[in-house]
Amino acid sequence: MKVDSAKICLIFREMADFLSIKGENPFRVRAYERTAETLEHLPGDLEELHRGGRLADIPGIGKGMLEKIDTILNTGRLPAHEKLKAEIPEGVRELLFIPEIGPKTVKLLHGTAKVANISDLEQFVKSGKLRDLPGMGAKTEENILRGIRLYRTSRARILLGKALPIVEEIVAELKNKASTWIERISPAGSLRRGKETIGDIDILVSSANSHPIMDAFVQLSPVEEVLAKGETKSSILTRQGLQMDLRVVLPDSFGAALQYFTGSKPHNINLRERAIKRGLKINEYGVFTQSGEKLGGKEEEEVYNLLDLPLIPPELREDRGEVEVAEAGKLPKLLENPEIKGDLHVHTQASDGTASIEDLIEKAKEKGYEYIAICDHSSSLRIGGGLSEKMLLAQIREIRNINCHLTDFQLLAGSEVDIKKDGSLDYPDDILKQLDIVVAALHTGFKQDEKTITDRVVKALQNPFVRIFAHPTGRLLGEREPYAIDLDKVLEVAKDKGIWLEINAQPQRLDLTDVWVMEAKKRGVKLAINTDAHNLQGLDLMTFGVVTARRGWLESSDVINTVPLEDLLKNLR
DNA sequence: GCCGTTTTCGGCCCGACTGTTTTCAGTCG
Repeated sequence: MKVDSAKICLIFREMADFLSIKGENPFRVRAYERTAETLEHLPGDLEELHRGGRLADIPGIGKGMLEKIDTILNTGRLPAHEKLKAEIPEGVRELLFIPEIGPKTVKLLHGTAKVANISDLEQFVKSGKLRDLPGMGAKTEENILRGIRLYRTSRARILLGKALPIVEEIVAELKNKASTWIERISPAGSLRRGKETIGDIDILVSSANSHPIMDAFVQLSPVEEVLAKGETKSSILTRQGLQMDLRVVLPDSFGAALQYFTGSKPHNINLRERAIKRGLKINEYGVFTQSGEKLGGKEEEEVYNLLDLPLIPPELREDRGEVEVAEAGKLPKLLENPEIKGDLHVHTQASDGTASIEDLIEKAKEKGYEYIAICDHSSSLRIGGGLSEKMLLAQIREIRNINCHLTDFQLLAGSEVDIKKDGSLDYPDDILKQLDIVVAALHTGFKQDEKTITDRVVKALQNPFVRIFAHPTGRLLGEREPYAIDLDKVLEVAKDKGIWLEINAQPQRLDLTDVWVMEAKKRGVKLAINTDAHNLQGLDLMTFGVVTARRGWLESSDVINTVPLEDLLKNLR
């Protein structure tokens, strides 16, 4: 029997929640959470990894968890889980997801007040009965009702690409309103780590005087509601329903605080445990000896150095082995934006884009590129204004013609060729061979089963003219799940055929994902970071692709569009 | 439940803010 790995992760998540509601040892709860977290980010087939004994090497997965994984893989169920699930109604677990409500409150609500779901809770609070419970007063009533509202409306994470401009605006306004007091300012949290989606936004400021900054913060123009205001920490809710936390620390602690608030949480826990082993203590104010002597904290790098580590780039701080690799002095020299020499997947107004070739060239030159590949859609993709064979041939001629007049820059004639339902390509080979670069992609048949889709892609990648497989999983964050594709198999074929996999830089795609990027690198498969731009501004999305590459530990040598034009052309021949 | 260069038992990251409390528990990140 084949057990869905998402189902296994859910079982461990639910175990953690159930046990926390029951008031179990929080460390035991954390062990389940940690296992779920680890399994969720594991590339490859869980069952295969388990049979190969590879799970046993992962920190945090011990004998007990291995046995449970084994049980689930063999039987599809976990008895302990089923017992708890029968005991705790589904709606009760959901109470945990409401902000301001934690395991203790859920236990109280369910155990004493027999509240079984969110609407129960709402009624219970509105009827005034909540106040009869110990420790519950008027403010808590208000907070819980707001929490319910928040949970029902806007608790979804937002795209990195959406969060970034909002943060830039807020930082600018704050700088403007409290410039006298702000020494340094930086976003922190998952935004700084470049995660594809952001929950809350964290901003860190160093200053000798926090009061005027806090005052300015809670009066910023996007503020809808002030959730908390203190001397070092304040939280607000923006009109878009986004929570934003501001922390203010003294200048001598800026580095330690930035490290601390950048996270991730598991990364920080790892560092702190490491500190303890060295007789040190880390908090957001600095690194201290046991006797309380401060050793550093002004710069982030000091924190790492005091733990005998080099500075670890924020994108790597996910507790995926970065601390151990840093200790061994083997951190990758991560890809940087200026190393990108061109963009190999760009649309024009000939299909569903809005930019002209001329404008694209100008913009690309401004960005310091040496080349871009024009890759409009192929004929069968009617919705994307796909080019007929005749139109494509005309575009190729146009591109060759324009190239005659270009110096220090070259257009590549390409196409984003649709992989049809049977795995054949949308243009015949005698057309494909006239192109400089062929980017193959799926745009239809997303509901096919895993074997059908994988076979289809594998067949397409066998075509000798295909060089790039675009947006390999087809996911659209928050809109569409990835199609069922066996990426393991795709990587194998890509390695064999010298196909480059795309990191599509569109913020709602970021496809491949960081963990699969890392896996591709491990397997020796090269990546192409492309914007898939449909307008001029679209070319600026490259930075999101680079961030994803960095989160996948890529160096410039892992990425094909870091090579100069001449080498790229050699490669394409 | 995990883990071990002081430990196979007894720890397990650390602090801010809030609300309901007269000294602290719960939640959050």
